[in-house]
Amino acid sequence: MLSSSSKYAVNAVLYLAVHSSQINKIRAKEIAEAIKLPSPFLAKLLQTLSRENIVSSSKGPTGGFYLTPEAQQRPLLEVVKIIDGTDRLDECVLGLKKCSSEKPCPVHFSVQPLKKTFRKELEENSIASFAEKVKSGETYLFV
Amino acid sequence: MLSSSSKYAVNAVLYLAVHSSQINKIRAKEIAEAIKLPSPFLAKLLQTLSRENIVSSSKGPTGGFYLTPEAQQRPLLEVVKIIDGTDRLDECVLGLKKCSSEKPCPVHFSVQPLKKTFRKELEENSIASFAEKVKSGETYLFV
DNA sequence: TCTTATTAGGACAAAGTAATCCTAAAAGAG
DNA sequence: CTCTTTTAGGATTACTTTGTCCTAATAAGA
Ligand code: SF4
Ligand code: SF4
Repeated sequence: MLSSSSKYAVNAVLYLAVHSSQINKIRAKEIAEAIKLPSPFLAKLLQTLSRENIVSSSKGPTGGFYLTPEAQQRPLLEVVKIIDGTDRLDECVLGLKKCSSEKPCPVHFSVQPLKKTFRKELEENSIASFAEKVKSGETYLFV
Repeated sequence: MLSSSSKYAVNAVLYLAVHSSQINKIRAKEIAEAIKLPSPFLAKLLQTLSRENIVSSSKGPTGGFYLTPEAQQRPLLEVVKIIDGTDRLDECVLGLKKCSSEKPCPVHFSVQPLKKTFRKELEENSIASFAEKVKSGETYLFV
């Protein structure tokens, strides 16, 4: 459904949404330790997200990554799109080219509604709203 | 969600369920053409399924693959399990190790119910029942 | 029995994904 | 101004998945 890379990216972005601000930047290494993944690899992902302005960054001592309030309002799906591209999200279980509700594949009715709902959730909820639930203790980050 | 390999396998098995019988075996090449994928690759998948007795086979002229009535009663999920293993099915969107409904990740409530439903559908419906819908024209194979 | 068509199996090749490493550029601190 | 810390970016490596190819085994039919 999602690549490992975008799982990492989602985790990292939500970590930033919860813990960072423009005056409290967070280093790639710290995030990597918190969400338990190789820090050079995460650094790459953050660079990619930074290029697309979904995370902001600053170099040098006291530098690091953070999310602007505007970035936090963007849907979480954006993160996935940037890392995985849209192809991965668009292709379906049986990977048929010309399928539709008129010409559904055998598992269409088992799968399509779920897939649609999943996408919608990620599309209609902002990074901030997912982060809010972490802050309130309703959901948890990493382990 | 599913690997390409298991998509192919599901397609091939359903093709066999619809078109084959012990007295009407189907060659790997014919299936590959029908569902449009490289035939040596499909042959490998069919071999794997054959080792696990989900498809039956016979060599030589007039040989080919077919499904026994017993095999058709097995849940479609079996095919996926054989090709992808259980790991892939068990791991979840954010890939957390110790998550649960008590310690859910931020996307748990968007995702877990859908994932469960999908698995259940594949688990509770036999190959035959999916094939039945193809025969009745309710669903379609490939394109 | 001999030939031929087909599956079985293993070795191999290509592509895609995940992860590492090294050097450059920027920015704060002294 | 210089040193240090941190991100940026490219090159490289490793691993996994996908796909190919060649040979052996098997079974039918002439
Ligand atoms: S589940 Fe529906 S949309 Fe997905 S491949 Fe099958 S027919 Fe197409
Ligand atoms: S969605 Fe639920 S089950 Fe899946 S990783 Fe998140 S917490 Fe775990």
